[in-house]
Parts: sequence; C-alpha cells; structure tokens
Amino acid sequence: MAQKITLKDLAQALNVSVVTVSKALRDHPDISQKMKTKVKQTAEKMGYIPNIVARNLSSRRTRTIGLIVPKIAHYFFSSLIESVYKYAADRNYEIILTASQENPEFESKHLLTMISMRVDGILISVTDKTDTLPLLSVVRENQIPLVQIDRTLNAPFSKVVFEDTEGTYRAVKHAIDLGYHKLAFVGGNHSLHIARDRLKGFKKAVRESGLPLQKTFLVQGGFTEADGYQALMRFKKSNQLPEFIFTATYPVALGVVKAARELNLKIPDDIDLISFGGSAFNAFITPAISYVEQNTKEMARLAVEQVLREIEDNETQQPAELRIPSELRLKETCVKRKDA
Amino acid sequence: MAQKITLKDLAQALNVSVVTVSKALRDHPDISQKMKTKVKQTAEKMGYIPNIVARNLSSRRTRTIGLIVPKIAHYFFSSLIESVYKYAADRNYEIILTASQENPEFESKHLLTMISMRVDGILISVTDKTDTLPLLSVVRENQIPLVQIDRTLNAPFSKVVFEDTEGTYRAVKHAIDLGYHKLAFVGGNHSLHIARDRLKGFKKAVRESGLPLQKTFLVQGGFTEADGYQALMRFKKSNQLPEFIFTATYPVALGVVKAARELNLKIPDDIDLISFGGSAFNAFITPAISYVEQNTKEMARLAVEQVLREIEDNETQQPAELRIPSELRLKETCVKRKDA
DNA sequence: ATCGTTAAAGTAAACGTTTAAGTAAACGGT
DNA sequence: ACCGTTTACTTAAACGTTTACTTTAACGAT
Repeated sequence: MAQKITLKDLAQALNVSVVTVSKALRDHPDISQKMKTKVKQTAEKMGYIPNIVARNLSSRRTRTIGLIVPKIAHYFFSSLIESVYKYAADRNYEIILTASQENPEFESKHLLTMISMRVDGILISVTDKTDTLPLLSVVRENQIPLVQIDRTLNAPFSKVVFEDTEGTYRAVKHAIDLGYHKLAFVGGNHSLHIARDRLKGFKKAVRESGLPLQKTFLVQGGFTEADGYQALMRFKKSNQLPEFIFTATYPVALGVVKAARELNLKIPDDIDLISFGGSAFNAFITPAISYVEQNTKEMARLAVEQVLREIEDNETQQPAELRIPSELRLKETCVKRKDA
Repeated sequence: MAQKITLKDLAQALNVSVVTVSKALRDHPDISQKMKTKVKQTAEKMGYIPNIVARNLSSRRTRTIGLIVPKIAHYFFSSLIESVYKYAADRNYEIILTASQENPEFESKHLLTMISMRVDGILISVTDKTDTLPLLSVVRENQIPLVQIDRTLNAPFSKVVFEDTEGTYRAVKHAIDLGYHKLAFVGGNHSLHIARDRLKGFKKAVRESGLPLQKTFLVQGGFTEADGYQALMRFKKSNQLPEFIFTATYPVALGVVKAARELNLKIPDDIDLISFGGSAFNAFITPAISYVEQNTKEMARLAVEQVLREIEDNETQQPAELRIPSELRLKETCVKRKDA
C-alpha cells in the first residue's frame, strides 16, 4: 500500500500548513469552521490515522494510566481490571495493564516500564510479598500521580481501600453470636494493610467477646488457594481444629473448602467459614460461602477518579485515603446457631 | 525534582555525543567496552530512565502487541490474557489490552486505537456479535500482522483455534453412547467459526447415530450465562425438554445450571450437560461439569509465537491456521448410563 | 611508505506530532 | 481615520530518541 498518511501529506494535499491541519483535526478554536470541515473530509478520504506515539512525545502526555496488579485470572482482580478499563474509557484514557504474578521483582520491572512509557498516572495493587517498593521514590521525584488499590503499603500516596477492619469485625462478631468459640484467621503478609487491618478486626471481635486469642489460629502467609488449603491441613495435623475460619480472601476460602473435602470435614457443620470477598460464581458452589462484600466497581471508580484528579489538577495535594464500606453478605455458611 | 534526565544530559556530563550514549546503552558494537561501562555507570548514577515514547517514534516500532478480547472478567479470557502476557514478556514485548465488552462498536474503536498506537502486531478474539470487521482492510493495507484467537472470522489472517468440531463430536458421541436420544445444542452467533464448528461436530455425532436433529433443540445466541439460562427456560416453557445439552461455552453451561436449579431440575439426572471449556473453579461446583478442554496456555503460546513470527520475518507469508487438540474431561456430569 | 580495513567515535537528519510565538487581514468602536 | 482586538492562519522550535552516513585514527599487510 501507499506509505502511511501523515499530517504533512494532508497539508500538502490541502495546500495549508501542517499546524492548521493538526489544529483543525483537534477542533482548535484557531481554525475556521469551513477549514475544519474541509480538513476532516480529506483526512477521512485519504485514510489518515493519527500517530499517537508522535502525539505523545510532542505533547509530553500520553492520556494513559498504568495499572499493575498481582494477577489477572483472579476472581477479584479480573473484575477490578474490567471496571478500571471502563471508567478510564469514560474519561478517554487508555490503560496499560501488567501483572506482577505475585512476584515483587516483576512488579518493580513493570513499574519502571510504566515510567519509561511515560504514563500519566499509575494504579497499583502490590503482590502479597511486597513490603517495600524502592522505585516509589522515583515515582515521587518525577511527580507521577500514583494511587494504591486494596493491597496498600505504608507510603505517601493516595489509597483506595475497603473498610477492612470494620467488615471483618462484623463478620467475626456474627460468628461469635452464633456460638462459636474456637475461631481462626487465615490471612496474608503483614506488611500489607489489608492483612493487618483484617486481622485487627478479627482480634477486636474476639477480644470484645472475652474469648481467648489462640496464636496457632492466626495464620500468616499469602492470599491464594494454596494458602487456605495448607492452613486447614496444618490445623488438622496438629489435631487442633477451629470451629470457624475467617479467610482474608476468597481464594483462601476455596482452599479451605478443598482441604475440608479431602479431610471429609463438612462445611458448615464441622467447620464454618466466612471470607473477605466473594466471586461471581460463589452462587454455584455448595455451600455458597458467606462473605464480606468487596465492591470492585466502586473501588475502580474511586481509584480512577482519584488518579485523574491528581493528573489533571496541577497542584500537588495531600494523599487521599478513600474507604469503601464492606457489608456482610450471608449465604449458606455461618447461618446456623452452633448447638451448645 | 530536577528535570528528567535525557540522553543529552548524559552526553554533556560525559563529554561525548548523544549517539555514543544511545549506542552504548544499547550495547551497539560501534562502542568500546570501556565507554559502555562508563556510560552505563553514569546513566545509573544520574538516574536515567529511557523515554520509550521517543524511542518508539524514532525507531518506527514499539515492541508492543495489541490484544483485543470481548471480556476480561471471564473464565476463559482471563486465563488466556494472563498467558499471552507471559509469553509476550518472554520475548520482551509489551501488551496493550482492551476489552470490547462484547460490543462490536467498541471493538472497532479499540482496533483503530491500536493502529494509532502503532502496535507491531495484533491479537484479537472478536465479540459474539461481530460478523465483519471493516477495519481489517486497514490492517491489511498497513501490513500489520494480525492473528485471530478462538473466536475467528472468515478473513485472510492467521488463526489459532481449538479442534472445535472434533472435540464437540466426541463429547456428543459420548452422550449418545450413554443412551441419550433428545440432544440439544446451545451456542452462539453463526458468523463465528467456533459456533459453526461446534455445531458441526454436534450434528455429525447426532446424524451418525441415526437420531433425528430437532430444530428447536439447536439454539443460536450469545456465549454468556444469560444465554444458557434463557435457553433452558424456553425449553421448559415449550414443554420440550432435552435429555442432554451441549453448551458452546462454560458460561452458557452455568446459565443452564442456574435455570435448572430454579426449575428444580436435577443435573445430571433430569438434564445432563457437557460444555465446551471448563474453568478453574469447576471442581468446586456440584455437580462438576464435564467439559471439552480448552488449553488456554497453549493457545496463548501459539498465538504469540505466530504474531511474532509475522512481525519479525519480513516476508509476508500465507495466513496460518493452528489447531489445538481439545479432549473430553469427564467430571460429574454425563457419566451415568441413562436407564432405558 | 602506502593502502585498505577496522574500531570508535561524531554529525545530520528523521520520526510525526504539538506548542509557542508570530503575522496579516478583517473588524468594531470611537 | 485610527487603534486595539479578534480571526485564521503560518513559521519555528521542540519532544527524546534512532538511523544512516561520515570522520578520524590506528592497525596490518604488502
């Protein structure tokens, strides 16, 4: 085919300057309506396709937001991603997505790539092993707006989180009210807020009710199915089974379910369960797990809005901390009173 | 902070030309080892971060592949995406992902954006409503390598698909062997190969066994849960229930399961089921649905390899058609003989 | 000593836009 | 009739690289 059409080609064809063409296509007020129409028509006719790379270099902005998540094929993150795309599209921004695969090295590499690509802002949800991200200082120096989502570090950037402590507290309180005494928490890396805050809510509920906090029932680790599976297996091995388990994520809960099946433990009768976060297919599994709701759509909305605010307002503001209420959704676990 | 460091800054600091710095950083043979080390050290020290936008403009390539899928938060696509990212990363390519939301308009818009962004190649899985993509001619004219994945159109571009006909054929044959006579197919838009080919396999199995093909049991539509739900509801309404349903996708199967529960029909006893494609959480639902396996990892691998081949080999080749075997995985549906 | 070759740099131009800074003509108010 | 303003355009420069070409010096072989 013919070479790619550029503004120059259009300009020559129309016998005007390149800038006139550029401005006309962008509806710049400098240009007369008549010229705009003429330019757009020939652009259409000649099959002009703007070169965004050139535009980005020249304008020193990309209308692009980097999104770094630990995983894509994941109940929580795939919906979060989908919504982020949607809200970004509404505001005419592109998304550059990368997945760290729960690997802090990849995470740093991707963060650097995003800076290299000159994204206008960054949204990040860190891996379950990240306790520090050295590159954040570079982000800061370069004044790139960055918003942490859900899995946040203690760093001077805006955050969007759920009401982790309160949500967990209510769920565990509910379990205690049903008569459970031996309660376990299976969660994640304590350098992450969500792990600490969910544990905090758990402890608060247990302490308030005067029950003892058993060390062996507080499990650290990751946020994956494997972590839930291992936890229950270990409880079993040590011959110390809790009556109720609160899991820090839905995948962890699935791991518990899997282990329970193998051990021939009935849920909810032998072991009861609530998780932080559900999933679209929860309704299809038996028993459907009761969970603390995570409104991913709202989280995406707030995160996109916040990062765009920081991008588009020129003055640097204080980091914001946006919190999303997280309500308990009772399904088929943790609904019956425990027989005394 | 100080202004962003550019090659020019490095060049000044080192008292050499910009080109020397550029070449040194890229390990160009023109540059002596001594100079390379020196340049890299100062680059490190001064915190140089390359501007990929400028590089892309100048070099007329982006080392970027566009990936267009109908949906992100979806059993099949989220794993496909994850694997595409992985294989692309192995070859040092970035991915630009967009989701068409099963909307052909968005799909075209995104395709145009990708061309605008000057991606080096494109991977696309079209919406369940797409029957033609006018922009493909632009892709062709601009000689942008494009590979169709799974949901393919009849267009002169390479394809990576499953053995849709054979996989479906074997599954339906299995159902017939178990003694089922009234068989239904719930599938998608017939301008897509996967819908046509899966239906073809279905018809072949039914015809071969001498059973009648009932028109009302061949349902067109989309590939979503809603489509499966509606299909079973309609069967019920018309008082014509099949004994066995083959669904063209896993979400459709879930829709059937949902409808069955509401109608109080037992799966697999009242209605039996096999779907094309499973999911990671299939093991958690009761009954676990038997399915024709879709090896998303392999699909991603072949697609990435093919598009990179077309990008990196300068000569244009004939479009390839890569087919991935799809085996039947029996779980808890379609495993018992039907009582005569 | 001379010539072709190689190594290690440098110079100039280009990639396709946008932004900033003019300029010329038309306009409107006094 | 004059001046400031507005309209509609143009020119020049810049964005930060890479690519293609040129230069200079050193080296070996004859």
